[in-house]
This record gives sequence, structure tokens and C-alpha cells, in this order.
Amino acid sequence: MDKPFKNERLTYKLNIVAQQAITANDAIFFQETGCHIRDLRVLRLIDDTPGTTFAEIAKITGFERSLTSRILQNLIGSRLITRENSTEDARVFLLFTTGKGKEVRQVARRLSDRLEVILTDPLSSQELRALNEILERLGNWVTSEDYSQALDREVNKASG
Amino acid sequence: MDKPFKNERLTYKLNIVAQQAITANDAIFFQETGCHIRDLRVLRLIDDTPGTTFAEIAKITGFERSLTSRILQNLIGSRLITRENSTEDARVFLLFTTGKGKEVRQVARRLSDRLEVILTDPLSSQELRALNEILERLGNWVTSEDYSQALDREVNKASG
DNA sequence: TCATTTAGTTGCAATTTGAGATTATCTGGT
DNA sequence: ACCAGATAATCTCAAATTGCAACTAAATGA
Repeated sequence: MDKPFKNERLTYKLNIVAQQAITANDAIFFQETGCHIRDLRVLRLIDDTPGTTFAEIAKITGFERSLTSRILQNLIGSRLITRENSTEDARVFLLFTTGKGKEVRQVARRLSDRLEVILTDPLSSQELRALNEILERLGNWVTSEDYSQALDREVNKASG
Repeated sequence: MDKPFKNERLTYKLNIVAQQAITANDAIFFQETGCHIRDLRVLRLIDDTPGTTFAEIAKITGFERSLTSRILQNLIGSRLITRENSTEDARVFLLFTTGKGKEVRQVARRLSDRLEVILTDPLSSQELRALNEILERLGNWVTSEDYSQALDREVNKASG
């Protein structure tokens, strides 16, 4: 009858839910597609913008260049994407999904739909909408410059 | 004008918000108290249940025993908690917060309050209540046996 | 043509963490 | 009383992850 949390903080609750959901989902994605969520995200980006580049991917995802490089190497090794030299700049290469890559992307998409249904099972459709809306707003907030500044002010106030 | 996410999945949104909030908060907690969130959680547990044991902490937090051991060593090293041998079983030791530990806990508590105010700045009080309620429910769900089983069924259906 | 900048890769080292061995202690059966 | 497990907690070691910085290759521009 233990609740996982009682009066806990919002961040704590967020963390529990995010952590549990992601860990469980990631294992399933890996089992069903051979890819981890992070790789699938890159695959999706490439599939949505064929001919995108290494630098674009690194910029959009925010991953380190070395990490980006390794993820792309994995995807290429699994024959999910191909690289083609740019005709304009031989340092640059363009990324495309293979047929297999497109298939995996679809499998992942459908799986993701089903997993999200399971995750949100205890919520009414109204609650689900509300949650999406609120998280959207919070997501914008926590990634904003204003948020960092608000935190900075708080810290300076405390120690100053 | 880039939104951090558009049509993204719930888990993705959750992850962004949780990750950003936790990373930012953890740095501030460390700066202001010398402890990371994880350590503070253990400190809080001990302060709330004086005389609790290693095994209890490991069970409640779900941390590995080796990790739990290291966290306790840190807290002892920082003089925030003390260990006392159990009179009943010499293998067991009982944990207590020191005066300094209680102080740090209070500092952390107040800081946590303020950080949560900042985090939820863009939400109305009604939305905040709704979010808390929904996350509570989701937290219970994702840590339940039923959730794992629902995922198992989904996977078996897919591959079977 | 040479110096500088840019694209992407790779080697290396720091960090984190978990599994399993290890030590110390307890409990129960004979 | 003694021995054979069980149990509490620690510690060692090895695997995985990741970032930094050095590196190669190609472009740019003076």
C-alpha cells in the first residue's frame, strides 16, 4: 500500500514518471527495433529532412559532436541511414534514411503510439490534454533564457 | 522562435522538463548545500526517521546497495549524519542526522520551495494543482505491477 | 601558396555504476 | 558448544558512457 510518493516535490514526481516511462520504453524500443530512443530520434530527424547534415543533427539535438558522430556511425552500421558526400563541400556529408530505416521508423512510430496509450491509461482524455498543454508550457519555460535568469537571481539573492 | 518541441511525445516532453529542472536544481543544491539532490533525499529520509538503517534506505530509495553505501559514506564524511551500532545486531547500524545535517536539511527544504515556485511560474494555481494530481496518478501507475504487465502484454502481442 | 578556419572523427581519460567477492555477525540445528 | 548457512554492509573491479582535446581532411582567403 506504499505510495511511491506522498508530499513530494514536483521535480521529484516528474523525475519518477519520466524515468520510469523512459527506461521501460527504451528497453522495449531496443527489443523491437534494435535502436535506443536517442538513435530513433536521430533517425526520425533524418527521415523528416533528407539530406540533412552532421552539424544540423548536432545542433538540433544538442548532443556533443563526438556523441552525434557515434550515433550516426551506429545508424550507418545498422544500415538504417546512408551518407553521401556533398558535391559542394567535400568535408560535409548528407544523410538519408534507407528503406530499412524508413521501416524501422514506422515500427517505432506505431510502437510509440501504443506505449503512450499505455502510459496515459489512468488519465481521462481531458486530463491528457491538460497534461500535454501544461508540459508544453513548462518545456518552453525551463528551456528559456528567462528561466535561467530567474534561477540566477534566486541564487544571488540567497548568497548575497 | 524555435519551440523546444512541437508534436512530440509525452515521454519526450516529460523528459525535457524533468531533465532541465533537475539538472538546474541539482547544480544549485550542490552550490548552496554541498550535497546533490540524491544525497539530500537520503538525508531527509534519515532526518524523518531517526535510527533508520542502511537496508531501509536502500529499500525505500531503490538504490543499489553499493550506491547506498557510498552515499552514506559521503554524508558521514560531511558530518551530516552519524552511525551508531545497533545494540541488538552488531551487523546493523542506525543512522541519525547531526545538528549540521538538520540545518542543511532546512536550507535544502527552503531552497526547494523557492525553486519550485520558479519552476511553476508559468502555471496558474489551478493548473499546478491539476499537474500535481495527474503526476501523482501517473507516478503510481508507472511504478505499479499492472503497468509492467500492460507493457509485457503489448510486447508479446507485437512479437507473437 | 601558406595560414586559418571549419567539418567531422578518434583516442583517451574521468566518472559512474553494478555485480560479485569479502568480512563480520547472527541464527538454528545438532 | 560448534558448525553451516543466512544476512548486513563494504569493497573491488570491470564495463559503459561521455566529454574534451587532439587529429585529419578540406575549404577559404590573403
